[in-house]
Amino acid sequence: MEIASVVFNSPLPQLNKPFDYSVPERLRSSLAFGMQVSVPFGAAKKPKIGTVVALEESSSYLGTLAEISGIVSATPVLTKQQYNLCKEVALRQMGQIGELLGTAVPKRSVRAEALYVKSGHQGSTVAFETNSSLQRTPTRRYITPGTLDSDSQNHWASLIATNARKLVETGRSVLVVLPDFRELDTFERALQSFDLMAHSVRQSSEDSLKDRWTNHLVATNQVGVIVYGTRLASFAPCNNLETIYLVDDGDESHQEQGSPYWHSREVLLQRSQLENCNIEIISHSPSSEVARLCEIGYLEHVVIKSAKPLVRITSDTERVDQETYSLISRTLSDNKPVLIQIANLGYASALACVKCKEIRRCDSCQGTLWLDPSKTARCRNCKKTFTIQCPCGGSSVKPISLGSNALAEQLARSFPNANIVHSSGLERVTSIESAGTLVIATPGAEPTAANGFALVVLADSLTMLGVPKLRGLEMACQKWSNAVAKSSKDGLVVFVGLSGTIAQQLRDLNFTAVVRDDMLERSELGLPPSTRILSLTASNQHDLSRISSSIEEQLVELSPIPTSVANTIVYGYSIASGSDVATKLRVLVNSVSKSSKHKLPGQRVLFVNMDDHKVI
DNA sequence: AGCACGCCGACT
DNA sequence: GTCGGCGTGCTC
Repeated sequence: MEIASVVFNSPLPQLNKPFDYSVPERLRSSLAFGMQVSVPFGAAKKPKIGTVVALEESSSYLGTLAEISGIVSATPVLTKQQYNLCKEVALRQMGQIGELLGTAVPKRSVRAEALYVKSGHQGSTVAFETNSSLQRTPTRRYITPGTLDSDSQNHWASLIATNARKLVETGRSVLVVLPDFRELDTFERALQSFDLMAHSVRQSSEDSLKDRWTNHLVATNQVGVIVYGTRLASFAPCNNLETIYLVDDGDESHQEQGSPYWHSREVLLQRSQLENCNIEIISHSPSSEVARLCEIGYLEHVVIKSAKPLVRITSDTERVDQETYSLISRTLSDNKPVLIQIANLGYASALACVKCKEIRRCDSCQGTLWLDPSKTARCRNCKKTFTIQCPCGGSSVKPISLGSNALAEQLARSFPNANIVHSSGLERVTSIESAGTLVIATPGAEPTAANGFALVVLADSLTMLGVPKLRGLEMACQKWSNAVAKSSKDGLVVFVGLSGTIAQQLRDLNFTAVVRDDMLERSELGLPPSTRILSLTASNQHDLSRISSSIEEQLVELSPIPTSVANTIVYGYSIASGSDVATKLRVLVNSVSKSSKHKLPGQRVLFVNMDDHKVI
């Protein structure tokens, strides 16, 4: 092979393609796909590190080729599957391959690499051309695991570990992507009890660079491994990949915040297509995207039959009604643990009339109202529409926050004799020891009790429904279902302040039905997930209007959506037109950026988020 | 990102 | 005349 194609880790659109170099005689026998090389680049011929993504006999480049100066990494650090995935994700998200290579390949640690090579571990290195696993029809499933964490047989971590053990024994690999360190801990405990730690490789952004590099080398060179970690593990090397597991895809930590704004779920769905492997998405309550994929038959929904707690629903608009209060007292005096979930600070909001200052409520179900994208006031709960006009005569509404910090203190005062523990995102308690404890926690910060909580009170149910965001309802379901999972087998769960259809569906803990209905409703309104929504943010108004007018002329696939976010324009587009839109938009964005009069050194002019769920 | 090429104003 | 301003475009 005389020619090597090299890509660089750069976010620059001009460098978003491979550059060909000739391979000097002395390197020909040792150079391989995925190795990092040093090459002369630019007018100054400055040495630059790049990754080999093709080895060929000839080049289509018309100029004279420069020579590769040397090999940086003796072993390949990027697999073909990883490269293909980066290419596809870059295409879909309208980003650069170089941006994603940094996620797929951690920063090199020379010391860690030296130790790895010395250990002789790389002896097991095998070249993996493609996924060896023959012709097979992959399965794609959405799994609702056991409702309760204390039901260890049907716990998601056990389900994954059980399956992983079978596969690892036959040289197949599995990839497990988890939301954050809590699930990572839980999964590692399962790996330990299944005696699988020796076959497992971890990839988490919280690990040290040294550990990440060692683990990356191991994963690159092994077969029959369990690669697990947080969202960036979606891009991790995993040879002979048989099954991808994605846990709780509705959790916000699966969303990458920086450009090109990829999401674990979308990346892994693409990966399962590219590598023709199984994918299993596991959660107590589905995301709307998963609900859609089940609806169109792409995912098969599997419910693991399991123990469920009893459910009580109050339609009381008070946060803790009298009966719930007595339940809490009684449970505590029986020396059993109680969990109260309250909404995050400033998390919830509703509409209040400007004139009479009253919170507007639905006249049939008492739910709070929100302004949907068409600026119509609707009930969060039953979706009934209302006029802006208040019965008192007031003609305008304003959003207000139903802050809940006061509730924690109020509750604490109500149970002066109880052993009270607070847990929130800031000060998180991971587990409680003594039985008769009252835990007040915000969503996602619920600790674990030894055998589960005897009573779980979802105190701000109505408030959480009132979140004026597109994903408010599915987020509430995700957070409720995860709190419900903390209950004990013979526990009781209380939803405070729910009524109507949602109350009926939640009586059976049927979160899937709630999210599915919400998803279908959104489809009718032309909102995600059945329609995709992209946002385009510019550093200045001038370039924003230039890009919006060229879109108007040349991109009929995009339909504008009004937004109040500064310097941002928003468009809806069909899922089918996605790749077309991304390709055409890239051309427009590049040309506008290039000729921008407002360029600041080192700063980008335009940011494109191909799936922005926060703008509406 | 760097760096060169290139085409207009102030200077010995 | 020419030194240098940084707008524009390329780097295998």
